[in-house]
Amino acid sequence: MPRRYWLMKTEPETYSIDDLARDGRTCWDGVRNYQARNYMRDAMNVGDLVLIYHSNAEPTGIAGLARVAGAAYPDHTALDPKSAYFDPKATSGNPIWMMVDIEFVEKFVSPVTLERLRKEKSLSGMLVLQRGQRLSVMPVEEKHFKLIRRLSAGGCRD
DNA sequence: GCCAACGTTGGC
DNA sequence: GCCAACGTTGGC
Repeated sequence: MPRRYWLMKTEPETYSIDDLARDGRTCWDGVRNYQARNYMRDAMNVGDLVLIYHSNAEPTGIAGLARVAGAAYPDHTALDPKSAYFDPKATSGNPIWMMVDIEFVEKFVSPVTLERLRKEKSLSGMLVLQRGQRLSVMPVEEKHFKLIRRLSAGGCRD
């Protein structure tokens, strides 16, 4: 199975790359979008690498790197009436929502900001840069992933 | 805080 | 199945 690459959004006020660095590993709960769920459930594999994207942040952009550590399983927060992620349609027999576990790999020395991503012509096809894009879990092409890693290591353009 | 863009819901 | 209303996302 070839390794795949992903981008997952989070609001750092809710859960940041620093939180992931502290925890080491976490369950990526609270995804409530079918397409995002389907990516996690059907296409994500243990070992895939994940760009951690900070939205509604200063700065907005890619803050670091994680790795898929556990394949998709039911997101129990959908069953918990006290959870912000509660979904009354979910049942233990049909939990509807799934999550994966991810583990910390690295925090970028300096985040690759949205502004920086937009300046890079070769990244213009990235899903996250498309107008109106709201998916919180999305695939990333290998060539885009590799360029972003280089940008994170000091901003080399070539 | 604004608001454009989007996904979901529900009446019909 | 259409589509208007609504709630959410997320950059700015």
